[in-house]
Amino acid sequence: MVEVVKNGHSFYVRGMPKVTEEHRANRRLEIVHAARKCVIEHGFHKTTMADVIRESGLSAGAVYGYFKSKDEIVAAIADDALSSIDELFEGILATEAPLTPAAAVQATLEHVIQIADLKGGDLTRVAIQAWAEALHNDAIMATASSKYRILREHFEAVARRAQADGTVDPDADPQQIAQVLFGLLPGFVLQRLLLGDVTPEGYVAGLSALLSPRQPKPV
Amino acid sequence: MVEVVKNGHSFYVRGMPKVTEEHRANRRLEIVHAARKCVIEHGFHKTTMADVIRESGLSAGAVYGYFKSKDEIVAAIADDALSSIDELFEGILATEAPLTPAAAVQATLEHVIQIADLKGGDLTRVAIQAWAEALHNDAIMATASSKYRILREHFEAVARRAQADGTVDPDADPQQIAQVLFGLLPGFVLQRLLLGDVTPEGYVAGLSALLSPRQPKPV
Amino acid sequence: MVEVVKNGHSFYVRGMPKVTEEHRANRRLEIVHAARKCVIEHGFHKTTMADVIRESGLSAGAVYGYFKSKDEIVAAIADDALSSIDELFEGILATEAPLTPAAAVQATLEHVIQIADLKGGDLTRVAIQAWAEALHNDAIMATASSKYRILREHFEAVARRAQADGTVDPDADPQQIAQVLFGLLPGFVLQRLLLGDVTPEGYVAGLSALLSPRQPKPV
Amino acid sequence: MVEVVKNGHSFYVRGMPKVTEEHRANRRLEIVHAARKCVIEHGFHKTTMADVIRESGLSAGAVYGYFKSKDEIVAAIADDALSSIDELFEGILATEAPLTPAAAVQATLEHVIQIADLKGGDLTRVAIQAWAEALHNDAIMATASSKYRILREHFEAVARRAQADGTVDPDADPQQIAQVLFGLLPGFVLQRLLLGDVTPEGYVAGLSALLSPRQPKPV
DNA sequence: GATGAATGAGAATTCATTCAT
DNA sequence: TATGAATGAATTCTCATTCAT
Repeated sequence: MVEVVKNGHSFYVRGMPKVTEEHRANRRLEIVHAARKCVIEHGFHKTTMADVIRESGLSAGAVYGYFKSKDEIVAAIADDALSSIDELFEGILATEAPLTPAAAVQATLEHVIQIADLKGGDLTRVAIQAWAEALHNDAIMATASSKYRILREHFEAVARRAQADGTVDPDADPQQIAQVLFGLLPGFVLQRLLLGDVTPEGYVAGLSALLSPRQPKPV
Repeated sequence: MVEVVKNGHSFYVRGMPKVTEEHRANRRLEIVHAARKCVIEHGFHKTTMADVIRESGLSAGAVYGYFKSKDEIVAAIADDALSSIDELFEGILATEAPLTPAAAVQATLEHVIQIADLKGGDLTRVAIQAWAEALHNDAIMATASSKYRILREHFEAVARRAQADGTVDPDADPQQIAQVLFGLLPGFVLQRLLLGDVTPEGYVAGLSALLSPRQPKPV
Repeated sequence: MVEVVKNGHSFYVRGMPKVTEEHRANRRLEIVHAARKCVIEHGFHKTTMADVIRESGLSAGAVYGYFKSKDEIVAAIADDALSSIDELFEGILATEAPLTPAAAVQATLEHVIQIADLKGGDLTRVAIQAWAEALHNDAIMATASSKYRILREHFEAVARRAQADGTVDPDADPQQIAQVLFGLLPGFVLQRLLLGDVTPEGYVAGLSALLSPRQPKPV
Repeated sequence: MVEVVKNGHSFYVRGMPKVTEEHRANRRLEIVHAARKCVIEHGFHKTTMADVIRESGLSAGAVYGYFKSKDEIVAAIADDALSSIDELFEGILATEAPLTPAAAVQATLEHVIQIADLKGGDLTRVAIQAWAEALHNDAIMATASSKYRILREHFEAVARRAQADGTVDPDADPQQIAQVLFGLLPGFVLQRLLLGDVTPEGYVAGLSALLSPRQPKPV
């Protein structure tokens, strides 16, 4: 194994041993992260392969060794970003503790904020790009709808619990409730990026105000 | 009618500017509509000027006589799409009748559906593109934030009415409530386009189920 | 004079009288002057017909009513500029007074300076453009070579007089002398525009120093 | 400099830039030469990038890999042409032998002729284009004025020598003399290309006739 | 003649991708 | 495998010129 310094990068060139699947996966991830950084800065379309290649520190050929096309990289970035919301979420809603709808939304928003503060760049920016892209890119559409469907199902579980608790009308359709709870999230992300004045706390406060039981004043 | 002397010629200029300006405005609109159709089909970036030119039925030079650049057309489309939501909305919330939050959301969603069924193409698709575009395009960001801020202010008025009615906690921050009410809309639009299974009625039903006062069952 | 309304514009059209040749010539000149101004500022190729049209205050159609093409305007500008040097010159060298070579050069340079200070713009800038253009434009080449040949012939006359005077070797070829005298002019124009530090006086002083008889110092 | 064997290939990692830089420089020169050929034939503005690309035998992308824009190529051609006059000149005037003004002009003209006969195409045609271009192109103006100033300074040295020799009035301003000597060159180039009837020999003969000391005939 | 909107061929430039080394 | 120079189709935009009114 020889260290080679070239163009300011240092490579360990192995004597062609097992270039394992793991190695490939790591390289792919490096490329996706480099590309993601570009996408967060410039968007999917204004990010050129030259940008990705420069940012990744690899050569054009190398990048194309890991991904067949720019589209494949774009899909990987979108996958990654859409999954991140989902993954982080998994833990929360899996708790056995009773979770009110407001608490579920709050927990999710807190995770959104974490995702947004990631040192690799704000993933919510990628998510918005992915929404737009999904409209004209079948692969991303498939990923997005599948991920979001799963996420929404978690909210459906929350709704059912609330109905079981009696805090929500048991005759209501839990799926419709899930649509609303899930539906609050894109609006949060969007307001955060376009208007810049929302916080999870404020949003949840507003939601709680709306949800808290209150009799209309008697006439 | 004004006499104008120009290059030694004397003209009686009648309403010329009027006619011409109107003509120009119409042509611009034609071009925007043609371009919008392309954008709905292919997205902002995959829509080429050649597409727009073909679709508009004009020549390249003619199109560029009305818009300095593709960017200007893109901005016009985004403006148009973002304004449409706003405009249609104006009427609804301006009614003097007391408007509950759920009713306000319902009315807005019904308008969203109208916009989506426009024969010129589904404007909500353009809106999603505009969200993504706003992140890297200052002009669109400016339009989007201004339009959405105005829209959200309407919801703030609704929140205040509800607080006055006593149907919402008067101590809550109406702006936070507005964030939530406004925040429901992107989620509806997105679920409609990505998951395809939401309707204004269902969404409002879910929302009403959440909002309807209900005591937790006594232990 | 009759009022005519056409395309929503109302014109006072003079009874369509003799749009004389003189009128045409004046209009052509106006256009050439407008175009010349553009050319002085931007060069032949970066001057667009739109520039010329704007500067002339006429319409596209009108300009094309007087000139068949941009090339024709370019040729007219070049003609005009190349002739100006010639015309102004005519007077000087036509004097009967004996004119030494240095005096002839001086007189010419003074005219060059006048041409350069013309309020319509520095014609020497046009001349340089015309030199370059002549290399690829037969019409301009023809004009330039004819004008310059005539101008050089004037210098040949000067040379002959000097030979007759005995101030120049009578065995020399007067045409070669004319080449040199004429040849001093482009160098003046060029240094003036590129280096900006020549004056007719200085140039003539340098020339006189070279021409003044002087014995090499005896060994 | 370290030899590295990697995957059966052997790299000299340090000196790499050297090789590459040289290659780059050669390619740039190839492109400039190809472009120059086009420019000599059609002029700067009528030479299209398509022409340059075809003539260079490279692809569009390759050419743009070496030059950022057409302007950069144009500047390189102008640089090259303006420098060539200068460079060739360097040798001549650097000789220690006493050089009379006429001899200096002669030597220069002979070099001009060499430049004009270059198999790559007549560089004097490029020079004339560059004069015109300099008027509206700052980069070329900068190159032209710097190169020509240096060239003229060589003539100033010649003038000083002549003054020291006593063949030229020692009270004259050597810079003015240099203006005249330098100023003879553009006129030669121009007459050669526009009138086609000058030769270095004839031109120098004319000059010598003017310079040769001769008493006006006594009255 | 006059107008100026419209034309459309053509220009410069970019960028995803390939392939010889 | 890795490299990065090379490819060339595609894209945006310009501008001389025309022609219906």
